[in-house]
Amino acid sequence: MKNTFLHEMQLRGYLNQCTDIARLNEISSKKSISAYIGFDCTASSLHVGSLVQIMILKLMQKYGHRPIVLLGGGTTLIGDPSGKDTTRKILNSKEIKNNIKSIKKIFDKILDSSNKKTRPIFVDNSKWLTKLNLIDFLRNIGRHFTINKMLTFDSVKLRLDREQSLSYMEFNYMILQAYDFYKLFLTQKCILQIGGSDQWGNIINGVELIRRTIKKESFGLTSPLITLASGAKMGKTEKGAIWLDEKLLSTYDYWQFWRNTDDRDVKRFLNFFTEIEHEEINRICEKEKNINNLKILLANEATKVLYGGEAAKKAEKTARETFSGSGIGKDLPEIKVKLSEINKGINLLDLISKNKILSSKGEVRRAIANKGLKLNNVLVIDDKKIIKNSDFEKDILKISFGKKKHYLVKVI
RNA sequence: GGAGGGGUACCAAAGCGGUCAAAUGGGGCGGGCUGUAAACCCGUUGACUUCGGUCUUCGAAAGUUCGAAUCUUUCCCCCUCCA
Repeated sequence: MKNTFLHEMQLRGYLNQCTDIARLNEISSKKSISAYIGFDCTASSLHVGSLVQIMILKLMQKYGHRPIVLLGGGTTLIGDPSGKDTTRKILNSKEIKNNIKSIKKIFDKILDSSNKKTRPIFVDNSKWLTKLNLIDFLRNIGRHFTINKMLTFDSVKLRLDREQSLSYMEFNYMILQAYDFYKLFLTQKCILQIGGSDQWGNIINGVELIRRTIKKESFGLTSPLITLASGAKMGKTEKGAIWLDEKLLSTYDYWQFWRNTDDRDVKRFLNFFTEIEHEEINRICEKEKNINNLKILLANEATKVLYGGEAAKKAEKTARETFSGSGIGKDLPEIKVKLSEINKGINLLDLISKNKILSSKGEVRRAIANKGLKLNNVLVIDDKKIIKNSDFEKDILKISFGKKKHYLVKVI
């Protein structure tokens, strides 16, 4: 297996399980294939937890294959029980529609749309799922699923074992996902479904459905669950998700997230989240003894994938200015204040809590008591501090919380 | 259907009439050390505050009491055992 899509998947550590890797490799090395990954639309953006999947789609493009992005407007109406202890909050279709719209932008940024052959196709399963006729569906599709088998799937079994309720609605999720694959197989010649390891059961169902209904061969493939060296799940830090949308997380903070990677994760993450060639990564890691330089490389390359090289450079520059020397990085997140408020003088407590740097005034007071708050690099001692024009140095006022979080006050 | 046990903050778990905004551990946040890492050490961890206090919180509601997380009643939910 040389120089193929699957080969690189393996090298980079994207490969967890596949229904028939040899056969899939044979087919995909001969011709261009289409593969799909479904994404949940429960939020207005995706976070780094989904990034591996997106990187896999990008990798497919590199080898001349076509990615299909399924933004599951239909299945999100139901809610995937996989890996969930309790029923998810159910969104209405308007919320979902908005979510799809903003999530699509992420793919537009990461995937390449310039090549006609590998340009991604976006599909929304609400298009077909909402039109299904129950009786027809049960007769044509439902007959191929046995309850006996369905009960053995982890997503179902875990819930039942723990005696947590699983609604009939959710129970059907796996059938709908199988049906999606079947539908895409028919309409888009999509022969492969990819997903996280928790999707294995759902994916297999689709492969089997296709085999049973139309006697055709299709494939399933999963990527491993990415965990941090600390054992935590990727993307779910306590401070909040690492969103792939600058409205929810600034490009600078995104860059910082990667810059702060655990030593033990750096090499893996270079493989997972950058486009640097695998051999090149080995070479660099061998040569570069200063792990911090590798982290900067990771931050730059990972940011580049999502926001482009310019944004990455800017973030790096800002980080340099902010962390080494007393300079003030210009690309730091901004908080906006009206000129009239500054002229009047605004309470620091209010300024910080209102802009959600910290969530309450009490927290700001605590931060001050703990020596964690600085204005233009000067420790704040007085928790009744009023911000006035005179606090700006050359029109600049930097608020720092801790060593890593910095904000610029922008007067409007 | 019968018998017991339980629901406490982000999570786990103590408290079982006042000294409880609630022990302890984990997590989070800040500080120290360092390398914007890990480990370790220290502090902090409901909201508001004129720093005197004030307000809201121990599954829900009602009650007893000067006073309730703690006692009573009803309701909801969970667990274990027996049918």
